[in-house]
Amino acid sequence: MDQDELLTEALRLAIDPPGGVSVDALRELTRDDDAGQWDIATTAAHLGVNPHTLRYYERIGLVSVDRDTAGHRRYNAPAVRRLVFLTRMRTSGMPISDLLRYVGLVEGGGATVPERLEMLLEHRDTLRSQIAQLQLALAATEFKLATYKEAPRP
Amino acid sequence: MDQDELLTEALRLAIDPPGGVSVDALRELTRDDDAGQWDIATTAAHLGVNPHTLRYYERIGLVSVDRDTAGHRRYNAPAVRRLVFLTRMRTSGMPISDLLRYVGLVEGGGATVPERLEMLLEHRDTLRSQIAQLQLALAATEFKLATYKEAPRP
DNA sequence: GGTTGCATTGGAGCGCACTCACAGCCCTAG
DNA sequence: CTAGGGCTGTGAGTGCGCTCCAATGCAACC
Repeated sequence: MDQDELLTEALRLAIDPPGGVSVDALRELTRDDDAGQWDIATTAAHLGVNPHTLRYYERIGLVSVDRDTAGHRRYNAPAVRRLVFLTRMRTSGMPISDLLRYVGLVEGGGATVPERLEMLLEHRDTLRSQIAQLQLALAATEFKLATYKEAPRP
Repeated sequence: MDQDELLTEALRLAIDPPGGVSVDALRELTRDDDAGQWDIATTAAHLGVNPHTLRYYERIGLVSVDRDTAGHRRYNAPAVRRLVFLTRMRTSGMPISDLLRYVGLVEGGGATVPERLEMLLEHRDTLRSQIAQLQLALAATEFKLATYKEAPRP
């Protein structure tokens, strides 16, 4: 795998998680700019979250969402992409407060890129140690299972 | 690595986590049966939790803890071992309610071993998918970092 | 036109897992 | 002898992240 392939793979992983929005779905969303909008139920389903959660995210300022003539939310491609990122960060344990800070930085323009980078680096480290912790817990669990199988003593 | 070595390694992982109680500390605890007891502060420090949390765990029935003549808690080796297990399960995401069920089963005797096994197997699967999720999030984060490094666009 | 159904809003409520406050007891040091 | 500090039990409080409620409104189908 060369660099390009690695990046492609990472991108696929980044935006095509199991249980998350699929690349095809995103493509469908952007097919034509006019109809390329999802209502809250569709968006929530694609993201695997509760519609309430999407309203909550909007309320606290994590995303801004357009309205149709009836005042109903219409999620366009950029909003969905942001939500994909946000939900991914959330499910990997980044607190909402950090996400608020991050989107604040994004809104703040290019000058905030270093700070965003720092946040991402920090999160990467957090993820790595989380994974290590879980792998330890997994080993412990498997050991416990092994002891049960050999000689059942609690 | 043969079977024995694997088990030894797993055991080491199981009871010697980074930031958790160490094998040496446990050994120290069991050195002589008489002094082999920890007070709540020592125990909490070794487990890396708040003393309040230990009282809480006792209150809800996760462990039973002896008292000294002054009525202060004394954690003996079995109690510490159970707490090591419990905190490990907790930090790997098993809810308290499940832990309560598990210790209930342990109290219930050998007949509950199959059910305990089932719980552990389920937890193992949960851990595996958690790890997979986190690895995806890690890949996504690293991809984002890569995009920032090449052409800073949010 | 009426009913059904999903949407809207702000605010309240919930579940989890702690975490702390309070009043009182006990031991030790000075 | 007394002051300090850590422990005790119990109840209440906290923070997070949703999740639901109530009242209302539009929209599409029968």
